[in-house]
Amino acid sequence: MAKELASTYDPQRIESPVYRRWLESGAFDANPDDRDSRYVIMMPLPNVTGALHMGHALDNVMQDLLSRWHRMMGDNTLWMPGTDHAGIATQAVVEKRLFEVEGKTRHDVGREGLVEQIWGWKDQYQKRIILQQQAMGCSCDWKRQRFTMDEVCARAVTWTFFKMFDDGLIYQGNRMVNWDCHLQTAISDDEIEHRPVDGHFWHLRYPVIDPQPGEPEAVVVATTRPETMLGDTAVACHPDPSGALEARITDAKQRLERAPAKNRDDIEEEIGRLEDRRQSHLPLLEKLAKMSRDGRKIQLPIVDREIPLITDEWARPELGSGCVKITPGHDSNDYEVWTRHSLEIEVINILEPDGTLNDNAGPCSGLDRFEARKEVVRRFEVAGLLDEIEDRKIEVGHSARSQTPIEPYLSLQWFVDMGDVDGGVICGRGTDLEFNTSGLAQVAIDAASGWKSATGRTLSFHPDPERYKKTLVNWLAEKRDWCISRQLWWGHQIPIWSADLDGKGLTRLLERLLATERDDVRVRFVNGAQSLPLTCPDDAPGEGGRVLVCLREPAAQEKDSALLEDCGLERDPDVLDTWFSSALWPHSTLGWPDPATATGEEGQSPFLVEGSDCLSYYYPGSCLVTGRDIITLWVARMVVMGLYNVGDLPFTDVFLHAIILDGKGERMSKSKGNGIDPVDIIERYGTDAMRYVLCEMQTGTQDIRLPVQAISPFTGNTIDLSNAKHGRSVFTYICPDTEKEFDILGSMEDIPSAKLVSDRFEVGRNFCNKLWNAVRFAMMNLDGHDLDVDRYDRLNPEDRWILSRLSAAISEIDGHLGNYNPSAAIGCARELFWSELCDWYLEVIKPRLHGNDPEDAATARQVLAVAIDHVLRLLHPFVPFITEELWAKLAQLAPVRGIDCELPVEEMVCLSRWPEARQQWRDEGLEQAFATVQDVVRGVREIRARYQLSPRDPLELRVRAKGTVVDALESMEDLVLHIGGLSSIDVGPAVERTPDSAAVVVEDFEIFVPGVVDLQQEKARLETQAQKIEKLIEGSQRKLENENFVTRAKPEVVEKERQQVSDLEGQLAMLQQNISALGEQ
RNA sequence: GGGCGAUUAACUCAGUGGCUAGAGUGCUACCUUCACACGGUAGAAGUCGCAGGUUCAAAUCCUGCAUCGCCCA
Repeated sequence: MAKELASTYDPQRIESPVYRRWLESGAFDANPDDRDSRYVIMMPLPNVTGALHMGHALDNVMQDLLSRWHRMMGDNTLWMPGTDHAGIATQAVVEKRLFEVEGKTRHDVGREGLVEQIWGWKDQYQKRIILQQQAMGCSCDWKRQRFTMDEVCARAVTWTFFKMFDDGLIYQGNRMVNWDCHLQTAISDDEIEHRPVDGHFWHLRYPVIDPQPGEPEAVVVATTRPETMLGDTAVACHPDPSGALEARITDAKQRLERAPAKNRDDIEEEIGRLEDRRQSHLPLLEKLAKMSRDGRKIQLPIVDREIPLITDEWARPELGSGCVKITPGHDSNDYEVWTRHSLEIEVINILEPDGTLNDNAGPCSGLDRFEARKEVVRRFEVAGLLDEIEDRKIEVGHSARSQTPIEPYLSLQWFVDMGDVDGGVICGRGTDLEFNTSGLAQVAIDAASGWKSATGRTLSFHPDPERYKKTLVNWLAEKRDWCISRQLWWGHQIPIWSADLDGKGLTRLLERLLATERDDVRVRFVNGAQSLPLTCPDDAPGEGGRVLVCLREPAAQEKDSALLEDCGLERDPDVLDTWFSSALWPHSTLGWPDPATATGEEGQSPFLVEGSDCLSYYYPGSCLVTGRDIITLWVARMVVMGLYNVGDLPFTDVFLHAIILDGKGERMSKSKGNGIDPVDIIERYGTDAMRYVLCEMQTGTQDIRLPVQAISPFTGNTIDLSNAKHGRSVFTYICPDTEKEFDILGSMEDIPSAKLVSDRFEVGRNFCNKLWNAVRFAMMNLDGHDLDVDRYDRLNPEDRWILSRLSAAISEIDGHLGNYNPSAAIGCARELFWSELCDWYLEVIKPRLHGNDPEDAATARQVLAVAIDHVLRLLHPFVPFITEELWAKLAQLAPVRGIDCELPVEEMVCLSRWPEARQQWRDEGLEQAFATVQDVVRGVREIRARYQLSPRDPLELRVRAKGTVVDALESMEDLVLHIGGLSSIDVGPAVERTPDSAAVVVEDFEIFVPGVVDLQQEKARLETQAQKIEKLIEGSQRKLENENFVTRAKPEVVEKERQQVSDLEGQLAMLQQNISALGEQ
């Protein structure tokens, strides 16, 4: 039997068959049953843009660890997998490819054609992602996996949109959005990356119309985007320039008082500059403020438009000329100014969606925005109106998707009202949990701040509760409305049809649509900022106007939409922000709004199981496992939507794990070229090796640094990328052995690409091999013997010791896992398995297993089987494949195992019981005695190493000791003899050292090995040790002589210090005795 | 610019005011002993980023600085 086990663990051979066994046996299937304890994790859905990287691997491994742990503890465990359509990201990659491969844009292939291509892409990557996750050993319920655009999720999206529309929480409005001219869509604030770029500050001169005597003939404004002047509709100066400037000066002076010396020069200089402006700028600004009040106008060059001079506090007298141009259509601050002056000034849009200028741009129309910039500057120069050009670093927002500069752009968008609402918002309408809250953001703030749901649930973050609660609450507290529309083709199309209808058309629409009372159609009439629900044909306002119709059922849309289009309405072409559907993930996947009518894919588990349904059984869930980067994007929104739709929290715990960085401390990502594919690690080191290391690295709040190497495509050697020379780009390197160039993105056609790996994972591979071999050792010894389960009263001290340690380790591991500290948990398991079981217990029992006392051998085998059994159970959630494989082997040789009762054994370890810490196995006195034995053995080994004695040379050992040390050594004499390689051992208070003895002083006893001593070396070594101890004594005594310490420190601390001095003095005395004994030679 | 965090051995990290500051990797020496050389035994290795402060006592708390990262504007 044992011969079947190779002497080296080969993960490739076992991983696929083991995973297949799990799937075939339905081990991960989750269905409602009569268990009260359940554990639910909703996977943070990876998007189908591309394959998974190491960051996903960590996220998945953490979820699997918790799922497997809870499954073994007997919880009804659901880990829901799935993927996200990731609207903008996926459409962007497919569009990019379309252009690269076929030279076409999305407009060439049309909406349907593009969406079809994206579905193809999605199928390909979804498959790849699932294979990656299965290779990692993920124990998800694949029979319930969802995609954010499948039927169940799509229904949840339209239902939610409909509900919010009905509640007046969704509105359409003109807003300044971040426009991506390349992708031609609005993107959220979160999708912008701010980068400093080299730019200029252009000072432009605008002529004043009919200046009165003494008034300036022009005003000067400065801008980094001169082309926007074409859309200027005013110039502003401060209403009280003098007051504002004085306020700045006062402020600077206050800062000066508090500032550290080194910053003072700068602040003083600033004050000087500000004070100078009293003379240089104030008189003019005061005049301009007056001119504004007099209604003086400005002639805007190029487009020759007359625009007003207004006063607004946005103009800052301490900066530039003190005047500022106002472009409400293309700057969010200026838009704010417009909201305060909407009667005096207008909004002009000069931009087409593709970034070229429209007819409002006059002579510049048709030019690209950057060409227009040059043209505007040229024309100002020619006209003599260009004052000055400053070079300046400018922060420019770039689209994270297309990497092109973002344009502020005024457009009609859909929003979710996150703020407080008159009359409040009803959460969980129609459920038992229904409650009222002031607004959507507020309900999530409350949830993170101690509010309890009707089922008593609160939200908490781990492992650092305060820190991330703050992140969430601070972000939500802004209560900014959520722009949910995206000008894309890939995603959930907004279920709204709209038109501007006259009174007759409106009546006709309502008569046809609302002839009977319907709960799946909502109509709203929009008049300016007002939005009124229309519920029956009689409601139709006679004058007509803009009407919005929302349909709830995706299935019914075909029939209704024909009617709506017949009445002249058009469906909104936009799709919803991806996060809208992912926010629903924890309940949409379970069949919300109605599991009874939810339909999954063919072959999937049903939403209804024997009188129970998934939604009511598995919602609310347990834990969300993710990185801190999406707390605001996703966590907050899931909380909001869960509370709004269902009335309870989607989860109670949020486990925020580390972010994976490369060797230079940069965040790992595929696009940066430092990303590792987990499958490459799995192929090289094995899945369990990868999992082991990821668990070990997940400590607390510390991000994970993973030095990356490339495998040279020329030699197969690994190359450390932090030292390697780059080739012609940052993504290519030079192989040091061959001087040839390779790339790491796999996107350069003319050079070979290299796989990325990290030698960090060797640790995990070694661990697995050790585990494999320890079990192999056990197999060899269990083979051919039957076990009984009742030998508790025949145990040797080492047997009781390992059981005691086992029990202690179980409690500790439970504690660490409960605190979301996988590193501490696996460290503890490793210590137990490697340093205690392998290094000591296995070594100690070898002579018993082969000895001539069959009963004693049987006892050792018994304990060995129990120890291996428990270690496999304990390690399973961390390293599932190898433990499952070894569990099967163990079952063949030792189907019945236990030491005081028979252990319950399932066919597979993944469904077996998690071990319980057995208080009756703990024996701390014995552990203390065993520690003494270990000290003695280590002392002997030290002497062996020092004098280069072979481990096989039998040594004579004398130990001068008393009390418990003597008892310990006497009770475990055989063990010490064997493991120390000793011929004899003599223990007692009166033991004498022979003059030629090597000595080791440990705590309160002395170890002598006669006949081996090198006088010089021995003396030198003892003296070094004595000096060290003297120093320690000195330090402690200094403390004790300090009266403050003795009187003010806690008494137990003082007592401990005294005890230490006395212990150390004892040690020193022993050392000195030995030194002088040597001196007598 | 605002907020959050990090800085401990060559490397990756533990260390929640009082242990002689630890682990793993790597390094050095010895050992191919019948589970494992992906192993065993032993050893060397630290100005706890810098400067102040609080305290009887600081890697740990406070302030400032430096460097790096993340989030937000």
